[in-house]
Amino acid sequence: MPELPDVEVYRSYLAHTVLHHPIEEVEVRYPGLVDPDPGDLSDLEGESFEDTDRRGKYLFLASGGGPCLGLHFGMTGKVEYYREGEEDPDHSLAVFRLGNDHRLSVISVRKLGKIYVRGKKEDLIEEKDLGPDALSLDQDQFLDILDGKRGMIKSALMDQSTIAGIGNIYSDEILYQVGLGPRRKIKEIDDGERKALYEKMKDVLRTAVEAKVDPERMPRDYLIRRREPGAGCGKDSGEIRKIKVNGRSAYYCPEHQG
DNA sequence: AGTACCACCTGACGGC
DNA sequence: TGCCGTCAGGTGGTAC
Repeated sequence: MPELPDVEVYRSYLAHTVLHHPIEEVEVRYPGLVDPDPGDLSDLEGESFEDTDRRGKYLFLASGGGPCLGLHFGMTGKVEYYREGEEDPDHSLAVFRLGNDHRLSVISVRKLGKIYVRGKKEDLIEEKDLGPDALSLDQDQFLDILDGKRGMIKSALMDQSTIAGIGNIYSDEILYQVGLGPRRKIKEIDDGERKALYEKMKDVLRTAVEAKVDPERMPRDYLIRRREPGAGCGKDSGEIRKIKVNGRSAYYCPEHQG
């Protein structure tokens, strides 16, 4: 599930659990899904995680004197913090044994996730060519970015080097809230709509984080609560439709999204 | 630059 | 119950 809001919830979870405890041992279960450059996960043994950060869908765990961890989850993935003695979760890529009788697991069911070991988070941000985080860019930056892009709006929102953090689910949600069709050409979006797009982008992402990403806790008129073909639109009498945009399924209401 | 494919991998679900 | 095809919230590579 991990788009910006999911990863932000994970980040906050880690900030409240794993920081400042010595890392006693790191067990790597899927060495092919660890990307060490330079150093390796074992370099974290004896260190402790001291800080968390996030850029788009990437989560960072910085250690005191050792390397910085970059976590990416792919389409399925999460982190889990649990007591020593409890069973390790299935599909753990790596397990960190901490000094406080707890463990941290990085989980990726479909193995599309990855653990990066880097000197500092900026190294990975540069390497992956990540654009500004969707929650931290201001309106002028956003408008400038749109001015420089062509093509379909949904594709632009999902391009991580343009804006980092928005994926398939939340791009649909933002467009649904603004009332723009997913295939709408950027060039055909007027100034008022561009500003609304910026506001709704922030609004939707913040709302999802506050709801801890639970659709039940999000507003009733959110698309995420009715994301299936034929469902009734939460805003009018339209019916939710599913189409392909850039190879991904896009859900929208033809009634109010033009 | 944008788009359209394919590939990576596992699990869930619908149809028969 | 079991097998099969399809799909899933991401990214990277290639080719046009």
